[in-house]
Amino acid sequence: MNSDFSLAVHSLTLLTLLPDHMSSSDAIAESASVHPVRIRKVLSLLRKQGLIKSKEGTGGGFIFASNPSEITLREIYKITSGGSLQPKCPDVNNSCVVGANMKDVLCSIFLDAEDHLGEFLGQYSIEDVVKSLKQKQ
Amino acid sequence: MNSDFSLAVHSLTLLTLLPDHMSSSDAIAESASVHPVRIRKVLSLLRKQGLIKSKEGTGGGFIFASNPSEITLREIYKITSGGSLQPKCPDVNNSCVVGANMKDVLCSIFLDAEDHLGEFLGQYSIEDVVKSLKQKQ
DNA sequence: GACACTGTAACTATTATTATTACAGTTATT
DNA sequence: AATAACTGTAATAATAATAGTTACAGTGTC
Repeated sequence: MNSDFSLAVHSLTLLTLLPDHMSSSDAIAESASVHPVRIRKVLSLLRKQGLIKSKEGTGGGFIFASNPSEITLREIYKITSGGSLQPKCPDVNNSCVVGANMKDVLCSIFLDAEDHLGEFLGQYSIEDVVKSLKQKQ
Repeated sequence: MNSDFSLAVHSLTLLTLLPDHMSSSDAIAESASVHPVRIRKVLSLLRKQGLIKSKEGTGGGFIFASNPSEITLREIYKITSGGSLQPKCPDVNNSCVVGANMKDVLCSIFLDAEDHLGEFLGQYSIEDVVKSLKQKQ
């Protein structure tokens, strides 16, 4: 899986922990050791799905649009990495029974698999992640 | 996920369908539209785990070591793509509470997730894949 | 108006994946 | 024993995916 998922979870976790639940891409980027533009890209996805809001201009940044206890890893996975479980298949080869249909068969199995993964990830909210983090300390 | 998994499933499916359950890397590669060396590499992994056997020299190739109904997608996933669900995390950043522990938290969640995925994939044997393929025709 | 932000596009660098080449080792066939 | 058809594997090249960087327009605050 790519790191968009991790960055999204990281960002939301950080926002949850901050007193005013708000931060800039620069600050988040420093915490996550990545480039600020990458944070803006990832959080832009979350914003488009209504998980967070952003504010431009001085004193601006990113802030929750909903409650950290209501945002689950499932939603974040879907937004940032949906489809990444799907195994890559070589080109369909119509001159071969196996090559012609393998892609379809695997796709349908992994669509199901991704649903199951979604259910599993739905168990964990951002708040749960925050709790786990606090326990680690 | 990388395509090793798909190639492994493809190869085993093809072997199952062939009358003598045997084939060379060249023939499998053509069916899967990839380079023969790649097939040899992937099947080498399966061989090391005892799923198939290989025979060098003229008339050689790959052949099952066990029954297609006993090999599940779970084993194949583990062998070819185990760990690929794990989201990439940026470097641990010890100067930040979140950055310092996020990796651990996500790792443990996704280890569990991969177990669940394994259980799901365990439902499907190569024989099941073959059946699905035949239905598609 | 100066400053501190986000939003995005364009480009570069890095890393991961795949293909290709090369060749040693093995076995069947003649 | 020579040849041909295989696997095994390393080394390298090509391609694709990911991430970093630069640049700048737009927005809100002071």
